[in-house]
Amino acid sequence: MNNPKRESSLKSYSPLEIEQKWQKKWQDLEAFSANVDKDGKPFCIVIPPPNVTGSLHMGHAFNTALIDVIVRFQRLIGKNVLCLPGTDHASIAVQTILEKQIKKDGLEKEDIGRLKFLEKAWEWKEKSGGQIISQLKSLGYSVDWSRERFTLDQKLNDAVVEAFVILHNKGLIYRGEYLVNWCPASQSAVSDLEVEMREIDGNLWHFKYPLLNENGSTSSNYLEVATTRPETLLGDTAVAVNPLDKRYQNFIGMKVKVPFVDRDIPVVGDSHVDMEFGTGCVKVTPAHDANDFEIGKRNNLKQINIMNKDGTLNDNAGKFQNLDRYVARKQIISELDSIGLLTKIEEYKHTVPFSERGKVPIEPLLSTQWFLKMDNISRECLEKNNLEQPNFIPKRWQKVYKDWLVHINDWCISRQLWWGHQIPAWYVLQTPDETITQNTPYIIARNEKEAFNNATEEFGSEFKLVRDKDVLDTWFSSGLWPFSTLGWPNVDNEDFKKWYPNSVLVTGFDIIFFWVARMTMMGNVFTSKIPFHDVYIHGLVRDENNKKMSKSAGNGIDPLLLINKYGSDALRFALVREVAGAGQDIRLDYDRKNKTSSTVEASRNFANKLWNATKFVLMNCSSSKVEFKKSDYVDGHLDLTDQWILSKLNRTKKELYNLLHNYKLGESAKLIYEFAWNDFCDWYLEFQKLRFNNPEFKHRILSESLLKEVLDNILTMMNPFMPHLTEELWHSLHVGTDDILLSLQRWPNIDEKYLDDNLEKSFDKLFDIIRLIRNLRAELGLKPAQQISIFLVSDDIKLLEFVKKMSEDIRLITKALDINILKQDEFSKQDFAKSFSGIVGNLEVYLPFEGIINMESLKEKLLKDQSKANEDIKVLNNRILNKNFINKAPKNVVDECKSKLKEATAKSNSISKKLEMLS
RNA sequence: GGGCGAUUAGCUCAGCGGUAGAGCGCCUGCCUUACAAGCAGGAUGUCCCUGGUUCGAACCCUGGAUCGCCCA
Repeated sequence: MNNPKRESSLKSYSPLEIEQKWQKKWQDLEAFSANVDKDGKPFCIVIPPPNVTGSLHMGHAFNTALIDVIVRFQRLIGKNVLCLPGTDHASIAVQTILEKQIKKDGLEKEDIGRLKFLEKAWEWKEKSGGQIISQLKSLGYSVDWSRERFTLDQKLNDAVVEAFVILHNKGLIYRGEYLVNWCPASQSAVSDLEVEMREIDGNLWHFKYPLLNENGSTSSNYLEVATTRPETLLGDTAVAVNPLDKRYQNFIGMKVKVPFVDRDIPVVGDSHVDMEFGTGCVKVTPAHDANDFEIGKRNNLKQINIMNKDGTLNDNAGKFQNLDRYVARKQIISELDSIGLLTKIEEYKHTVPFSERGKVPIEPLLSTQWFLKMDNISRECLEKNNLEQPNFIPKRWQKVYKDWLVHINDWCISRQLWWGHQIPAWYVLQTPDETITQNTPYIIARNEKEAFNNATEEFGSEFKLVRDKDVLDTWFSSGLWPFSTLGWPNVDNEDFKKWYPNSVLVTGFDIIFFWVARMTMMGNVFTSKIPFHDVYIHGLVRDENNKKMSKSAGNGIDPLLLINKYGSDALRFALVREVAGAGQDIRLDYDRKNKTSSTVEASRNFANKLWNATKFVLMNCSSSKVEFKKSDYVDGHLDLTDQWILSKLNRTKKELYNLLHNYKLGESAKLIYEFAWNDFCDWYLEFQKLRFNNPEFKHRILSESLLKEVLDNILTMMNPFMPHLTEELWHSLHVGTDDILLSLQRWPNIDEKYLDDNLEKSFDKLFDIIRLIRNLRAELGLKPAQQISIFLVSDDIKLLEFVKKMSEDIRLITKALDINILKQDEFSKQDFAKSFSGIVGNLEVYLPFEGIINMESLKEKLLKDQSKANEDIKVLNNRILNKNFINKAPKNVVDECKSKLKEATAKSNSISKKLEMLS
């Protein structure tokens, strides 16, 4: 280990220590609490509230990293920022967890009752929610914790009730009996979106329905139907054929007999029947299939429900009553077979709807539910979508969003659960023991008192009120999130007035339908505005095998593990840096055996680089006279290297500002990485070293001040990405600033007068020259300490002038004995025939080192260089010889091509001469 | 069946009209008083295939292949 002579205030980089330190400090200072009275244009993000179902996963970390970069950047450029955090109650998920817990004690939720159950749910919420919040804090999230919300908070519940009442008053909410997606596992209806279609290997069973004679007796004729769900025959109320089907049209109007239940059902004609599919005859079960439901409505068929809510058959199933639906299926098939009605079993691949939560096949079930009418609501959003409200980034998601709005269905909003927002509906019963049916009158009200008053008005004094037991779909309250969190329905709330609509929503593409569209529709209904200006859509985090991370697959990578290993700054930077422009998924590299990630490790290394660069600056700027100030540098005192870094710095500031402003997050992370590491550390600090090691260096104070300023700017620009590290380093750079925070400083000024294209080009060339010399030295096998003379030869006067100005830097940086700069005519190629040499553009480099060189390897190298040059000449020449190219290509491209050809030709010639002299 | 995305170095991915780039990995030197979590140098590509547009295509258009996702 090295032992630095000078003591530095910085030891070695240990992320966890400084991250905890700054997280605590930010919290103590309430650094990111928003204030309506602050100056600056308002900027607001409400975070997608994580479910209180356990702990933080990589998707949260990803979303958090992106939001925090945006929010911290907006704060740095002077916006009045509110970033509001919170959590979601997640009805089904939490209820499922709790029911499992209760089951361990051998109990059902009914055994402990609703109140006790909800008590347990709140306990769970405190535990799980608290854990998630603390994990979000460990990422360094710069949100306003004083405004933290939970979707079941009293105020948010008030908002949900108000929303329900308004929608009902507008006639958009109705109660009706329809087929819903019933999840027998969670014993609740679920929305279309919570249904996942899975392709499974099933069967198509063919069987006969005996036709009836006019007198009702069974004929020997029959119709053959095909189905994937034979057990539903118990609920069949018709057989349908296509009226155009010549095979069957004569049967329309006749009757067939349903076996087992002994029911006579009609043969109906329906043009929706596909003549090609199966036998062309379809059994119709209106109470258990969406298509059949429609056929039933068109043909006025009976709806017979054969299923209990737990997936067993009910008393309409006759002797199959109480059997599970799949047990019944087997039995029915075998009995059909034994009575000679089963004709064929085909193997058949088909898609089956599964409940996303319950992981069991959905049962389409006829039941009474609450629905929200969607067509009007979505139409207005479609109109606004044409005006790019909201503005999707990247654009292509706008179409996905639109398609869904176009094909929207009414939304089943009731859930047969306890944990959630209870529906504010009270049934009015005439007698206390009356049961609630579809026709029972109800009152929608904000509370029981209001319901009572309204009921009295309408029904007199003889009634009993019973509140609907069900709760609302979780997404109903999530749909209000952008404004319920800001105080709505109180539109005079200061937060609401200041920060609504939100500036941008940042979320994954997987919940565009679930959440984004619900928010735009709810927002538009209640506030006449789309609730956010922009929607930034990001991808999902995939594992090292490109698989979506999920609990069930067990392939999640714990963000806390990576944070503990590399620091949250490193994890954040790694995640942001992986983001591509198009909102693609990102793949996080991970070695499961060693629990390491080379991507995150690389980011940690970058953090360490900045740490050490700061250490270097502090060690070299120890003179107390150096006052830190944002100086205006007088050109006369600046070295070329200073001018160069100022040009690069200001260009980076400008480009980075534009990138971040346009949500190009991955690109911005790459840009600051390159500037900080390549330009600043690899080149500028190396140049500065040479200066500081020179006792005769005159402009030390100016130089130190500039050095500090460049570093200060880098730290400020890096702050949104690596907030803890930059905060720590910035304070070590700015002594006596304990009471202020880098996170609340301003984006550094961009000073265009320092931009200098030509100078940057000259330096690019200089770097090429230095690289060539290093390369030549390496090929010669020179020891690092070995010094030799170097000759630089060219006819480019300007270049020679520049190189002359930089010659001392070149000498020191390449460890040369001396640098000799010559014009072509001042130089005798013959004398240097046996030197090692190379060419950069129009400049030749010679390392005279006769005696040690292996002639064969020298020749080999020359031949290799020449063949490369000749290839270039061939390609370039072909282009130049093409008249169309000369005529049609832009002038600068042609010129560039010509000058490249000239260089390549010179290079090839020069090598030829050398080869000649060697032989 | 309809739609969307991906296919570029061993791996992960940028680039989206002007002779191919980064990080990681690999090879060769270096413990050079900021950093071995580092420095310097190096090797590595029919840019999936196919036609076409163009002076010029990894990039635009046609058709196709493979993988992934969404909707029915």
